[in-house]
Amino acid sequence: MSEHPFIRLFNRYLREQGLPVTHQRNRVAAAVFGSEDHLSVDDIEGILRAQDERIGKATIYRTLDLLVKSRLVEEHDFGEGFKRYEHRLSRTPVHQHLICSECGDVEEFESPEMPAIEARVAREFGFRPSRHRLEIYGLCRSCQEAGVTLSQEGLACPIEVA
Amino acid sequence: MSEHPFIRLFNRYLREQGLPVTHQRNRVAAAVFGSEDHLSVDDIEGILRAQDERIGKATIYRTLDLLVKSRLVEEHDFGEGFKRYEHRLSRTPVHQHLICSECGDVEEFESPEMPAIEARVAREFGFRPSRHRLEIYGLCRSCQEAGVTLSQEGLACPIEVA
DNA sequence: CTCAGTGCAAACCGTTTGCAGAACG
DNA sequence: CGTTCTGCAAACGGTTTGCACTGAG
Repeated sequence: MSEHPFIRLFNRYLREQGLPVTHQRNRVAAAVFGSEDHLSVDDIEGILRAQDERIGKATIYRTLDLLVKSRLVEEHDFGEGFKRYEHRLSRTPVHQHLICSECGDVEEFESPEMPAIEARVAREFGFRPSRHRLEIYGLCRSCQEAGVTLSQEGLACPIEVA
Repeated sequence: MSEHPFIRLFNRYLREQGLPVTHQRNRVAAAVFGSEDHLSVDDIEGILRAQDERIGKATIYRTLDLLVKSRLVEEHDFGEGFKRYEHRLSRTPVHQHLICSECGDVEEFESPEMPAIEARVAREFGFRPSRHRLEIYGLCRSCQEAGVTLSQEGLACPIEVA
């Protein structure tokens, strides 16, 4: 019954915190661990419904809080008006996101230059970094091949351009 | 009356789009251009109220949409549950954010390595970048000096660490 | 004068919360 | 068995929208 080995990690976390291990918690965790995507709460609800699991949205939110606190899952906000969740069990330890403004597709990439950037701000600003977020928005290959161009509605002659 | 020269740019944008230049639009724009901070809609409402301007929230939101479209203003989401707005008229052309998880303070820093990163993902993924976001969360100098430490509630023995 | 903008209040929508009943330990 | 969880539905809070009225061009 302890399907995914990661479920066991989650259960260990729950026991460490003195929290009950429940059927619903494990089903929500299994849904997240079983996907390599960035899932919205609706996605998770859909996965569970497809398994004939009728788990309330509130429980899904409450379980995701626990998964995030356990650090087994990461929360993302890509500015869509809702959050997405992704488990942290892939091989790539740090990953950044490439987000297509047209189709919304998210690819991951590594950026080996991040540690150097963090070290620099630590030195220059006396800032102690704990986590970061690097997202590049633009057009993915397939949208470019489909001939999509991003509309640019700004001032004809901007004062200064990046 | 055309106080800030940037207001004129905004008015030019409005005329280019065939949209009316109104008192409210200019007051909202002036509030944003007159501050170097990252303003929430409530902040803007407060600034306007302090000037005895009674402008509805809906109008503020609608005007911010126009300012963002004109590319004179940037929208940010620091995961607080609401958006913040900042004009793009400072000397620093590209700026990244250093966000203190304790006091919420936001500092800006430049990262000259971004163009190289963007060039790399363009090459490796066939992705065409249009804009990016780099945010580093952690503890600012003053919170460290005040003795604050970030609580770490995750699993005692994480599977893999970044 | 006409058409778009404004203010108000209601609608929206993702998320959170309160509470009665169910489950874990 | 006591304590925590679950599901439901209502509450929440930032943002958006519908509509009668005002104001820009």
